[in-house]
Amino acid sequence: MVRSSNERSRRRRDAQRDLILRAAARLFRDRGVADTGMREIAAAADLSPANLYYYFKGKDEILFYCQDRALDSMLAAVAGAKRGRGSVAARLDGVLRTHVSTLLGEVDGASAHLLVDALPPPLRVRIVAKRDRYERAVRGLVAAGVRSGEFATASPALVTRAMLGALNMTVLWFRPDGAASATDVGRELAQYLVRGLHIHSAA
Amino acid sequence: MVRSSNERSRRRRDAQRDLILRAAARLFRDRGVADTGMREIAAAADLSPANLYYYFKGKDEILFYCQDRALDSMLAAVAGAKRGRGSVAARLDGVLRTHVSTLLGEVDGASAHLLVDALPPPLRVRIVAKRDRYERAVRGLVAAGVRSGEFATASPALVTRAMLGALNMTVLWFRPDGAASATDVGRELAQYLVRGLHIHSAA
DNA sequence: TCGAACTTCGAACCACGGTTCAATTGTAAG
DNA sequence: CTTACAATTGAACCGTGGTTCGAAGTTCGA
Repeated sequence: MVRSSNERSRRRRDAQRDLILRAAARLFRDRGVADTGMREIAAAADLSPANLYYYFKGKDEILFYCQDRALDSMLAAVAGAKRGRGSVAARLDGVLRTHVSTLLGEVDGASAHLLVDALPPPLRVRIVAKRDRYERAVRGLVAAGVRSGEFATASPALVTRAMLGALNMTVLWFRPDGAASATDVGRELAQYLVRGLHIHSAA
Repeated sequence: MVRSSNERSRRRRDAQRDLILRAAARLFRDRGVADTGMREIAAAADLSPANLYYYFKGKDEILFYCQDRALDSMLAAVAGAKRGRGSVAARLDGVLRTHVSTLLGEVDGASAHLLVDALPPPLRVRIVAKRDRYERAVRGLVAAGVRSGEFATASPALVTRAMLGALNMTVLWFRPDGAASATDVGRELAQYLVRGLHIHSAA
């Protein structure tokens, strides 16, 4: 039966691609994109360097899919938050926590925003476009809070970049074997970053 | 007179080193460290690639001095703030603004914290040590605010990293020809980041 | 002017890492 | 068993970019 054979091989192929992407994402997060070689990725995924090129066109494409996956996860979170019904603060808090989980988690590809410029133009524009869409969505959430009177901010765009920047930098110092878990870090950071938006009377 | 000759040549040498470091810092900030070649640095500093090796041992050393200079500038600011007499919030605000100015300014070397891992161990440990000293100083300022009752934070260490992270990420999106100047960005970011520390009653 | 140093440079070197390729093994249908 | 295709691999290729080298140019005191 030809059909089941194609189905099976396609599934195997996808599983291997997924395995490679996970291994690559982990290395990218731990040692940095530039300092991670194809030979290291191959070793981590238990196959030969040459075999990587049967599944991906090259290192660029691997990095591309890592970032693409991570962004999809974040976009889903922010899309859900947009439809939510709680306070804007609570919804934004959830988005930020998901952001950290995606970045630091083992499952999805990390190093999302960092080193986007390492990609060649064709792939870069696609990632940048998606990243901008995400940033705009988060900014929209902040702006919504301002409109509703929950938040007070002179420049939502700048503040949004500050929030995402603080979150993205976690990949540079976070260590899984540390005292704080990824969830802990996300909770604390989100709390602090959202607090800065709230209307308040200084003591 | 031998003395004046040595003096003069030493001064010329230092001036050239400074010129090279400025050019390199600018390129590092604009195009990234990995994507900046020695040939580009040489072109920007108006001398041949080979001549760079008369002034520096290699690319690593150039990057090292860029980061070292930037950290000195930041350390000076935080040291001054520690001796200051105003509110902790005001002093911290000043430190953060200086941080942004140093990072985004034309004078000092940018790309301070980013890509520290690009250095070989011998140089890296020195930079990391100085960077940690700076981070500890900022964290001390935050802790001082908590002790004095100005601030309320569960984890000063985490919040400090968040602040510095938000600041450091500016080098990835800031453009000198944009609407907001480096000073503007520094002011807005510092305001937001310090606000998150303040004791407040949510609306 | 002379000479010894400081400074500069063109050209080549060479290692590293992404990539390619021909050939081998594994798999499943006929 | 055979055949066709998927999967895998060792070995080599090769462009990029940091680096080195020997010589030529420049400065400055004597």
